[in-house]
Amino acid sequence: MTIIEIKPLVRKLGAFVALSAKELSVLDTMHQRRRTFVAGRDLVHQGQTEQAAYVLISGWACSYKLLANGERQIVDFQIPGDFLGLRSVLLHISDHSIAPVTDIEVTEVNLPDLLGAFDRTPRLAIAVLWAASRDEAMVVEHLVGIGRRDAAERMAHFLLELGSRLALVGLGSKAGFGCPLTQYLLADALGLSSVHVNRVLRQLREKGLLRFRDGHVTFDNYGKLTEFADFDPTYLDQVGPILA
Amino acid sequence: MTIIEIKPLVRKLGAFVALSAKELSVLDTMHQRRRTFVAGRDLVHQGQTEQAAYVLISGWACSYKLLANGERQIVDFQIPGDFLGLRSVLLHISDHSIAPVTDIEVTEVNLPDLLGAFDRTPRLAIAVLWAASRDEAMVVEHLVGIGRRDAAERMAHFLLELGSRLALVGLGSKAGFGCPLTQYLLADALGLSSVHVNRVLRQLREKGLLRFRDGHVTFDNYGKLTEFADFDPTYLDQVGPILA
DNA sequence: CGCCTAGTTGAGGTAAGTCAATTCACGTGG
DNA sequence: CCACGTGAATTGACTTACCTCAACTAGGCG
Repeated sequence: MTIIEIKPLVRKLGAFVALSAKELSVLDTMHQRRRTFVAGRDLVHQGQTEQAAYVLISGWACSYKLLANGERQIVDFQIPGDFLGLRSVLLHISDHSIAPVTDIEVTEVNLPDLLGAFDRTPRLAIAVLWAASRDEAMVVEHLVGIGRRDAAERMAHFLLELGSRLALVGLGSKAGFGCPLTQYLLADALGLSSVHVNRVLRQLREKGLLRFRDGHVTFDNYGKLTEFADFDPTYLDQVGPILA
Repeated sequence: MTIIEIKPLVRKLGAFVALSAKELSVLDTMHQRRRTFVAGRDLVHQGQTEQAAYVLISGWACSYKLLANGERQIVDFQIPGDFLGLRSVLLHISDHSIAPVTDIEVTEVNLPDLLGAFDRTPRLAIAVLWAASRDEAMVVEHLVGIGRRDAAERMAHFLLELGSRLALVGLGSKAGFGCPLTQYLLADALGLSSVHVNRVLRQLREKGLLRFRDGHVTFDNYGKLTEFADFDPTYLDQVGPILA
């Protein structure tokens, strides 16, 4: 049961560190408590001192920051297998908020459990460090997109990246993926207005590159799209465990 | 000797995890090899498979990504005490380049040493994970700035953050700091053109908020500046070791 | 002296924002 | 069953923040 559900996390960490039976069982006991959250109500508030992180089992979430002027910047979306609020527990305070995009299921990981697991099985710490690095690489790519790509390239690149991440956990392919995001959410993630998001999506559709419609993203011409967006899929690929 | 030089790193890690004598000595033996690099020539190239990371002892560096169209986005600047290329070794390939801004001094940390140190002293792994999280928090703040702040706020916020980071290692204060960056580098970091950077700096100067001149940033009115930039200095502060 | 790099300023163009109106799908209650 | 409200998507007209191109100044150095 539990084994099946935490698979996405195990698969992710296992890609970096070949996990022993003991490590797998530590990982397993680490998150037992099961919780659900409904769409829209924050899991974590900016400024809150946090003692628990979560692993996302099903559904989508997003992490974001609010500015004084009321604007919102979405930093990243989380999909099944991703950590929620890992940085919050480590820094002991949350510098951002996390909200479910859909109804979600999570398992809870508290700080003592996490640190205890690290002490008993150091390789697990390395695996988590690796996972955190990978998340950071994604944020960096997002930063580059916002800083130096125009709206259309940014959108294309963003959806391609999301597609790749989903494909890694079996939820998408080069043909497309199910996508619960609204154009408003996309706007807040890409640093655009929702009006402009709509126009850009139309452009991409009219060029025959992709369609965004009824909760589904369809890549109509994956090759041309990656070229248009200057998308390099290799940076997400992990060839194999580097720690045998 | 060596003790004095690695102080910034020790101070940083020590803020999170109270390090024992043994851990300090492991940390010390971890980076012996000393190297220098001259301004402008890359330490790490995008796409390179990397086996070594560095700790910056003196000088400034920057990490950046190049796009297909030739534009550059600087992701972050590194100052003394920061890691260079930590993510590159962990992911086993570099997704970005690193260049010295000034001539720099570094000590080298290779992957086997690092992983060995983690195995022997797990708490060190946690400390490094914490440091990586802190770096990520900074990248996130940068992302938010580029996505949702206008050029002047973005510039003000960025310089305030840099000032805070420098203050943590004794290289700056609320009065200002020495700053080897050119307006071109600022432009590539903030996602602006160098022309616009110049205009924005003039605005801020004429408002009596700050001056950027002759390699020095002067905060003329720190209070008004933090308000203008919506800058929250607390997110960088670490109250004390959370792991006794 | 002359070149090179960093900085400064002006004029005009453009990508993206704002405001506003309209449609559509949907739930919900009278 | 229909009237109504609400939230998402769509499109048009106008505004604006920032860009590009271009000219010019000032310092450092062979």
